[in-house]
Amino acid sequence: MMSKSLHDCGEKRCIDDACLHNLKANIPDEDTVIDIAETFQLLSDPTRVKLVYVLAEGGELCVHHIATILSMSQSAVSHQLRQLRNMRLVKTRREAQHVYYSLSDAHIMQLFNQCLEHVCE
Amino acid sequence: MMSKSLHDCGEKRCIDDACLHNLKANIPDEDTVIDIAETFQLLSDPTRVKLVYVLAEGGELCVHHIATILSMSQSAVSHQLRQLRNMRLVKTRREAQHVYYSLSDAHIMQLFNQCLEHVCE
DNA sequence: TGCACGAATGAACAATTATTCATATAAGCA
DNA sequence: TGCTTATATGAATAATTGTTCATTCGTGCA
Repeated sequence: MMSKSLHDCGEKRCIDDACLHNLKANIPDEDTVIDIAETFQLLSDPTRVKLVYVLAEGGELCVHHIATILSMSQSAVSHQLRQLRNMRLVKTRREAQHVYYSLSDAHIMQLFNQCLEHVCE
Repeated sequence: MMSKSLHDCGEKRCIDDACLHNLKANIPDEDTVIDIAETFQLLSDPTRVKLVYVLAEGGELCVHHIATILSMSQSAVSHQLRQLRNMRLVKTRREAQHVYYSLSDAHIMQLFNQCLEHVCE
């Protein structure tokens, strides 16, 4: 007797066990999934969306300027910038007392712009 | 006397008040920023990343199959699917007792694939 | 050295979130 | 009608997150 499907819904459209197994096996490994989630997580907060936007527009900016532009406390901005820094989304350059932040590459802006298109349609 | 810069760091590189004001003025309006953040938020969780991936690979799947593939409870899957549904990222089709979920458009996969490229490099 | 300024950080708190459990709805079938 | 299966949902809970406050670190300057 053939093994019973875990969930036999009795329709041709329904996929079989082999197919289920395949789908499960092809999911990217947990580390990759988490990397993807963490990357999207970076842009999942309005403050960080603005941060990225402002850095894209303004080029290199120091923390105090960013805080002024966004009308936020230096501390709040600094905490958020750290997240972007930890994920290598921004890079920093110290010059005297100032620390200048800028986007580390264009990738993030591709994602950002594509999303902007999506929400604007 | 000229108005003093909010934060005069005494370097040529430093932007002036007009520039600060411009950057602030050009930030997309709050609704757009929130839309962007919410869109990224949808893919900011490992479970939803897998959900989207599986729907992209498997086409149309019913809740029970998805739960089986992801080794998750039906309830947990259903709760997460609701979020994707609320944001119109997936669409549903009922057929008898089953509800089939599928991605509503290709946009989300463009975002997804671009991010996958990014984390895989 | 001592002071001032810009930036980073730890602790605390409120708000949000993902999951579980229990239950409700919806459809097919006896 | 009652029973079973598939799905949805509300309440509860644990975990995570964003901001504030207080403090510390790093640098330049008198």
